[in-house]
Amino acid sequence: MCPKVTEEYKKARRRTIIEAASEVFTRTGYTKTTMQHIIEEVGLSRGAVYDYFHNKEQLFQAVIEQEDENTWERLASLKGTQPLWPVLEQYILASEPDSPYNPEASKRTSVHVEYVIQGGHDEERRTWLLQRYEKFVTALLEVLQAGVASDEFHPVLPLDVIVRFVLSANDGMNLSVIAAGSEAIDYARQTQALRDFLFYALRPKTENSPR
Amino acid sequence: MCPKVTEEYKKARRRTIIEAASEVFTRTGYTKTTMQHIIEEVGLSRGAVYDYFHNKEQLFQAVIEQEDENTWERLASLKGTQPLWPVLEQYILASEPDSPYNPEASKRTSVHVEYVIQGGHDEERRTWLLQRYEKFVTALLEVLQAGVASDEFHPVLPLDVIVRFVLSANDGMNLSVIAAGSEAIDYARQTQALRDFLFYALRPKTENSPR
DNA sequence: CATAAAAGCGACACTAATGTCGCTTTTATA
DNA sequence: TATAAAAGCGACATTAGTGTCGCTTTTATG
Repeated sequence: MCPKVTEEYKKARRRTIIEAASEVFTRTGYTKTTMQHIIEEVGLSRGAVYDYFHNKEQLFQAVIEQEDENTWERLASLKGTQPLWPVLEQYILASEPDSPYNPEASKRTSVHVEYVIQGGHDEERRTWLLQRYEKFVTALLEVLQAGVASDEFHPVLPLDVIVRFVLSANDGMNLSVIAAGSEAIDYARQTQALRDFLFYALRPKTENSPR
Repeated sequence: MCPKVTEEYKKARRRTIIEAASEVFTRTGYTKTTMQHIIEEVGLSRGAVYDYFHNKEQLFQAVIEQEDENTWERLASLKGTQPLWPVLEQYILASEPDSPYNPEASKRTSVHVEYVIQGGHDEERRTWLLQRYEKFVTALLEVLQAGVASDEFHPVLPLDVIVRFVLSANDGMNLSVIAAGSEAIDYARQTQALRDFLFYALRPKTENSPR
């Protein structure tokens, strides 16, 4: 009687599967990835994996939720910083190795985008995506709002417009990296342009000139 | 002896198939679309369609090439305009019904993006995409260069950076429309932001104030 | 250390799509 | 109007993946 393995054991298993899946998704892309691939990667049997996740979609969402954890923490930690602009700038110019503005991140972006596009019409998936998007916007918004509150930023555009625009532009840039390669699109100068836009839109108090 | 139908006949057939395919791709998305669907849409037999196109990819490229024709013409016609800024602005603010900045266009964007992402690793597909991308950049670049030549624009950033950035940002925006819907992302205000960026970057001579 | 609950397994039946190929029909010409 | 070239057809074999289910193994507990 009673369960036969501990909760921890199950959680660890789950984690193992998620990590293998994450690996495969990033390597192979959402569409091309099959449960087969993931099963091979994780080294368990078909049945075992299906015990934990009923299909690719469910597994993918678990992967995303896992990966998002880091992002939330990172953003939360930004909120306190003052002055904010130098950090933000660094973040965008991709000196931070795990910055989403780093070209390395483009593969990950593309996997997300794939999933988004595939689910464009499915209502359930859409709400899930929408919630995630809003959560992200809100988090970033709070960071910028802190900057306004401390009188560091004097934005010439509504903050949420700025946030959404930066997110879109970033996704777009990562996409063109996929399409054409980071050299072809001159990724470095594009991030500069994004940085310039932000500088123009936020009007941060700073010693440095706009360029 | 000799061919049994005219060249025109074959061209028309080809065109019919392309149009049906375009319809299906836009409705269903690249990945989910199958040759089956297209065959049903066009109302020919499996064999007939395969006579003209050997697979989905080849058919899709034909669809794109067809659709691109209009774009080239449109861009070419822009080149002469003077002053350029008002036209450009209109274009971006999506008053033009067939503007790529119109939210209606987002579905089409997403289909392209799907294809791009799927082909991220295939070398042949990549070069095809890269060429198409560069052709597009060049065309837009020439439009802006005309504006500089006529002393209308005084850009603060390299023109090609501006072009690439605008293209990326636009793709990104269309993508978030797919993900979250145009209301959720406040599409209208984002296009405004893009317009503001362009205004900032190009410094056009104009009677209107920046806003 | 016996046992029952449940974790793990992998063969299997099923589905959906692909590209081909031999046959049938159409059509421009002699 | 006969004919041969080729356009059109659709059944078919093949491939690749899915999710399930009955059996086997493991493991915490009495």
